[in-house]
Amino acid sequence: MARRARAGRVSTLKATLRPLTGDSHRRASVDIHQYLRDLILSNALPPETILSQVEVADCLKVSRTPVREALRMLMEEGLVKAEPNYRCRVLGFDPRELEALYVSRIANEGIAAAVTVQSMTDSDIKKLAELLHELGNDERPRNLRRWLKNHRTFHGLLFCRANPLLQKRMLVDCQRSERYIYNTVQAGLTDLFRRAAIEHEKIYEACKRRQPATVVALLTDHLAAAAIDIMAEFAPDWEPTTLRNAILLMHRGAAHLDKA
Amino acid sequence: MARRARAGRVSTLKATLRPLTGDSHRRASVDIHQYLRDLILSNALPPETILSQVEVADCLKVSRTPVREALRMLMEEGLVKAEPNYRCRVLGFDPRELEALYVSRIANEGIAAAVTVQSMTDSDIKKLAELLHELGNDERPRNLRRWLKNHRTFHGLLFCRANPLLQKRMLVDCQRSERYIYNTVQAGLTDLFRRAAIEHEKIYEACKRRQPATVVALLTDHLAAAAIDIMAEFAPDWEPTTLRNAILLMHRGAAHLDKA
DNA sequence: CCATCAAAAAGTGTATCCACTTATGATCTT
DNA sequence: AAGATCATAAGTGGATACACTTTTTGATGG
Repeated sequence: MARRARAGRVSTLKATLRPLTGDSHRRASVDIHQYLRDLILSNALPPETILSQVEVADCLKVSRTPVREALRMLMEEGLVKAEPNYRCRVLGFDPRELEALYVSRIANEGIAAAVTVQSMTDSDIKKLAELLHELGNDERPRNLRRWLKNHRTFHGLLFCRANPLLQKRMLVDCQRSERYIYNTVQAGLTDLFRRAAIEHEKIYEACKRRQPATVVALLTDHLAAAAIDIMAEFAPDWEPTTLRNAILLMHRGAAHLDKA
Repeated sequence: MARRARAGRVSTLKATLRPLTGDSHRRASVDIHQYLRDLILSNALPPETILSQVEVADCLKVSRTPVREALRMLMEEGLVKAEPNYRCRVLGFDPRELEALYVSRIANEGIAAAVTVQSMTDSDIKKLAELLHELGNDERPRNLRRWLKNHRTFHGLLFCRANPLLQKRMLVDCQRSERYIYNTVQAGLTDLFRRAAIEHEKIYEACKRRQPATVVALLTDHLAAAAIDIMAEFAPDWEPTTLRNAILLMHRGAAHLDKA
């Protein structure tokens, strides 16, 4: 079996992880999962960080059992790599992953939005408006973590009538792409937010008018713009063929959606 | 918290599960996962069957630890439901799930096929031909399990150039839909296979000619036909709006794909 | 006969333990 | 001094133990 890279930084775990304080009546594995996921997405635990079961358990003052479950969940979400008998590692950034994520989001969120917009209640629209206000249009949000949470909720509302299992998948994709956003923002890129604000506004207006086809088109452009923006900063040489296919498909397709 | 249905049949577990015989050097949790998944997909473990950790562990002659991991994996795949402190149950059939599955497959496999077909090697084409032959065109395959395995491989080849994580997801979707196919076949419906044979042939021909747009269109129709067929047998009153949207999107979109 | 409810049985989540695998670092070789 | 070798430390997967939760059971009263 191929031997994995020796690389990796010295363990930052002891400096980063704090003992779990949550109510002991909730499941530890779930809390640990969320805690670690948050740290990975925000780059507090950078790529290649080794997450050994014992060390994590030690830092968090719990036993290995719930840590194992949490690590397995992170693996399912594509945030860490775990091979049999080897310690778990935080996965690195990969332009192919980034592209796949946004392709998946464009296709799935688009289709899900098409059906959701048609049956949106006035209360849904109102929630969208509130989130829009929360998100603001700063060049750079004061609290990135909260901005991303609201952003996730905004997108979540656009597909809230889809199948629950697909919804969960889309949320996972959304969160996984947040990791790239954190990284890009830390690198200084800030064009993202101003443009996102404009695009969110347009999407909201189209939802308000209950125009699925327009929403799908706008959503496709919104996601594609973000993908290309992040990609430019992150892997400028990458040729996003699949992404272009997806954009084209959704655009051409969406134009005919209303005639269904 | 809502109390779950008391229903459920008497435990068939002891009659169904056999002790694990695999090589002890492989991970038990993975073997258990595959074993249980196979039984669920083929309806040997019907909906509402209770999969308690202790009972499964007992039947399989292993401890609860790997069983827990296996059950968690099944949960991620949407085959069982597990709530904290409650025993795990096999999920029932749900037209919404069926629709969501095929919508997801139509969108994702379509986009993935678009990029894969362009870069298919002659060896890939040859493999497709072999599988086509294996699948045959019987009204009803002699060995359904093997037919489905080959079928999965055939579809897998159509998106083998996509991102690995998406590939895994598509395979999971494919397997989840097999559960509905098993059920439909057991109910007597057999139109599926003859038509599938014709459609697979057409897809193969388009791959051979390296025509992505055609493959996407044919694949969309192939999946949509299967979905509608199964749905008709299974939930005749269901109005598959989302599915129709997806078909439309992919068709209109695919037509313009070649101009990329 | 059915509903109620307390106690027993069974089940889940977490901690700990053991056997075997992988990583580390000192020692030896050249 | 660089590389191979091997004993030891550390880590993982699986088994077992235990505290707490849910389910079942069965006695009791209407």
